[in-house]
Amino acid sequence: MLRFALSPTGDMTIDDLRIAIVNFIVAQKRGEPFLVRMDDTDKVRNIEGKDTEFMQILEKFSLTHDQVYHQSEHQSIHQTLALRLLEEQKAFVCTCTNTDSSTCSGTCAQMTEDAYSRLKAEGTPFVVRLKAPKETICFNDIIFGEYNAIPEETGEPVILGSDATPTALFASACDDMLSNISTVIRHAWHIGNTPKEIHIKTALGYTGNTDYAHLPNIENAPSLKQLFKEGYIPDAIINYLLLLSNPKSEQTFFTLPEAIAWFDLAQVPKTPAVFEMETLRKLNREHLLKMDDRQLSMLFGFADAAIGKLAKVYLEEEKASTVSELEAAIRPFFSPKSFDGEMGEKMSILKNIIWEAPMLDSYETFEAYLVKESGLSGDALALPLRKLLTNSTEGPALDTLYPHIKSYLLEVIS
RNA sequence: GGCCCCUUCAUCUAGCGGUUAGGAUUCAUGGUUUUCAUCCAUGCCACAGGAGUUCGAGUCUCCUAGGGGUCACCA
Repeated sequence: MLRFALSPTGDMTIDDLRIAIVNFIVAQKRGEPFLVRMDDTDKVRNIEGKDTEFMQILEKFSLTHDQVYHQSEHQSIHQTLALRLLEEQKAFVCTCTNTDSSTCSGTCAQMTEDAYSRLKAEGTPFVVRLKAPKETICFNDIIFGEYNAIPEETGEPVILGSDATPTALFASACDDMLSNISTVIRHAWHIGNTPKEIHIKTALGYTGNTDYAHLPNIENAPSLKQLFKEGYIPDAIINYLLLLSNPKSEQTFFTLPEAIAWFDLAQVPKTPAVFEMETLRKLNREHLLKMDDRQLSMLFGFADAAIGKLAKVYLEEEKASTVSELEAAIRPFFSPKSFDGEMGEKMSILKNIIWEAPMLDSYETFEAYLVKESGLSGDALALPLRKLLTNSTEGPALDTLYPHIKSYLLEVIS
């Protein structure tokens, strides 16, 4: 089983999303189930509603899961496991107040039963620490390669906090064990936790094998909210994040299902990826171009294939790459025009001519008709006409726009 | 401080012992296009520094400098 674990203590980041996608894709590749886990052990920092927000985002990206749970549901199991380690003398009670040390700074490990009972009676706060391993812990990270941690590095990790709740590290190790996670794929900054987790699982008698793949961070990444607001679509974002993860792939433009065939976890670079908006823009444009015309128009408030085709003219000519840019280009077609100034006079003339004109099928006949009726030609005609039709002084050639707006002509010019 | 990762044109990068060190963006020049833009051609520009291994080092080893990450009762 693969898992995507995230704490509901803040917004989902681009890094988080990439990790979710990679977990999903590896699960699909291997035909293993995909678990979504809310690591909500920190009651203070948890933010109400973040968990449902995460699920909505995953749904938006079509990352379907087979199982989902909150880590807090397992709290009593984790506590039981911690107590078992205590009984087996693999863990010990520690009263050191020194919180910035990964080891007990005193001799708590030698505490006697009597001393322990007295502690409890007096209500002195204490934590439970796992004893340090005796040997160096080694594992082979799929991305970073061999990693060795001497016993001092692993230390004596706290497994139960002073409020008797399992620590995030311990809870995570326990749940990975209980869910029998085959490969842990997560942020690179967890790599130093890995020896501690291996140590915990070993102490609990876990014999299953767990592979690890730590993904480097993505530098310079914008927030997901910003990307959504600017009109980047999920297909393009997935495409880009997978491209950053497998930069040597032969394809650069693809969908998630296509990528499942060739994606290779071992090919993820260990150097941090740099987020480049330009590349995403290009992919976004391509994905928008591939969409169904009518669906495309629905992204910015229309429901008509002709408007979708109109949008594609802007996309093809690279006048727009995002949904919000399309909206900014096409909405004004239908908003009231200004007829002020010299340009406005010509626009009024053209407007009246078009109002009376018959339905003209091609731009050539339309333009010829306007030339004949208005006496205008060249730029004197093209510019006011462009302004009248598109409410802008620039854009794709009018003859490419005309076929898609001719059925809206009267609406557009009014 | 310990441990891990990184350093190639202005920018993002390819490269995994022998290359004229490749591409993309930017920039410059010329051309196409009666809007803006596009597009085409050409040009400019790089291996952090130092030792070593080798017939041969951007590539392997070590040192120096600089950047990032991590060492919690946070994930």
